[in-house]
Amino acid sequence: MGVSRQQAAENRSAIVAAAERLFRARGVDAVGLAELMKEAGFTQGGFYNHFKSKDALVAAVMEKAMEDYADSPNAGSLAKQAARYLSTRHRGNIEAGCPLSGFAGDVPRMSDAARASYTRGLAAYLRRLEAMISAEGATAKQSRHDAIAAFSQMVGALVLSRAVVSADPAFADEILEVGRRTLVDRTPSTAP
Amino acid sequence: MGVSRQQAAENRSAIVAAAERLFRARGVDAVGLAELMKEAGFTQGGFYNHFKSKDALVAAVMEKAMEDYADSPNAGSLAKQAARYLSTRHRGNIEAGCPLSGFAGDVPRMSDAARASYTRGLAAYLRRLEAMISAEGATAKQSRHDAIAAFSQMVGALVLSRAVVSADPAFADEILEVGRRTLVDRTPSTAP
DNA sequence: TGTACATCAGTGAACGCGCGTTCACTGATGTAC
DNA sequence: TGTACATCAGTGAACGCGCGTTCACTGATGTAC
Repeated sequence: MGVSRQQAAENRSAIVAAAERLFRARGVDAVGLAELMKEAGFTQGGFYNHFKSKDALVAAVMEKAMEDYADSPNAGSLAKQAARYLSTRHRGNIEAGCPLSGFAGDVPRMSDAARASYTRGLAAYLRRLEAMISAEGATAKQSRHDAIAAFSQMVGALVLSRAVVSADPAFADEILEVGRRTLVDRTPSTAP
Repeated sequence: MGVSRQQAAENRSAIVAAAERLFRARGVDAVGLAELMKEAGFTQGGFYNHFKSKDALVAAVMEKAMEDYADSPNAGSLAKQAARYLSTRHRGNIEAGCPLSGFAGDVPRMSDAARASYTRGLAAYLRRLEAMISAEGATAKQSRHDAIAAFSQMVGALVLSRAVVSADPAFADEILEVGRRTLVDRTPSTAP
C-alpha cells in the first residue's frame, strides 16, 4: 500500500495493543492472527512485515505491557495502592489492569524472552513498592520484605477473586475485602 | 473392543488423569485430544464414548482435581502447611501440586461447570484452613479472615515464584522465602 | 445353565475448519543522482 | 529541484497441518429367555 515509516511504526503499535487486549482476555492460544490483525485494522498477511512469528509478538506484547505498567502512576501510599489493586473495578478490568497478575498464570508457558520481560517488570514494580514503604519509615531490608509480602497478597487475592467471581460474587468480594483489610490495617513495618 | 463396565470406568478415569497432567503443564488449549488419548493409552475416536465434548472433559478434570485435593492430608498446623505450600518442591511440581493455584489463571476462561467446581473447591480448602486456625485458638470470624489472607498470600507467592523461576531462580526463591517468613512468623490471630 | 441378541467401549479413517505461515503482487515512500 | 529506482508495509489468496468432532465398524460384555 505504501506507508511512511512513522505510519508503519504506529501500525505495529496498534497490532501490539490489540494483541495485548485479546491475549489477556482470552489467552494467547485462543486468539488467532487473522482475528488479531482484523481487530488492529489490517489484513492477515501483513503480520509478518512486523513480527517473525506469533511467539515474537507475544514477547513484544509482554515487553510493552511491562513498559507501560512501569510508567503508570503510583497511588501515593501502600495502603492506597492496595485499595485500588483490590477493588472490584480492577478485578473486572483484566484487559487493562495490572499485567503482572493478568499474565501470571500464563508466563511459565511463554518463551524465554517473554518470561525475561515479565521478570524484569515484576522486579521493577517491587522496587516501586519498596520505595513507597521506605518513605513510610521502614528500613531497606524490611521494605523489601514488606513489598514482596504485600504484592504476593495482592496478586493472590486478585487472582482468586477473579477465579470465583462469576460462580459466587459475594465470595469473590469477601476475598478482596479481606485482602484490603490485611494490607491497609497491617502493623506498619515494625516486626523484627 | 468389548470391555467390562468396570474397565470402561477405569479407562475414563485414566483419560481424566492424563488430561489433568497435560492441562496443568501446558494449558487446555495447547493439548489436543489425539495426544491426550494417546497419553492415556487409547486411540482418538474413543474419546466421545466418555465425554460429549472437550469442554465436558475440562469440567470433569476440574471436578476430579478438586475432589482429590479435598482428600489430601493436612500438614497439621497453618505454619507447616504454608512451609510445604511455599517449598521449591511444590513450585516445581505444577502437574501434581495444588490445583487451586495451578488452574487459578485459567479458570476465568473455562466453562460455567468448571468454574463452579473450582469455586466449591476453594471454599472447601478455606474451610480446612479455618479449622486449623480455629484449633490454634482463634475466634470463628478471625479464623475465616486469617484463612483467606493466608491462602491469598500462599497463592500469590507461589504463582509469582513460578512466573520468574526460569529467568531468575534466586528471585523466585526469595519470593517463596518471604512468603514462608510472613506466614510462619505472623502474629497469631491477635489483631482486633 | 445355555443360547441369541442388544449394548456400547473400543478402533481408525475421515470430515470441515481455522490455525500459523508463505507467497506474488501493489504502490506510496524514501533515496540516489 | 526533478527524475529513476529501490524499498517495504500493505493486500489477499494459498499452503500444509492439526484441531475437535463424526462415522462405520468390531467384538467382548451383559441381558433375556
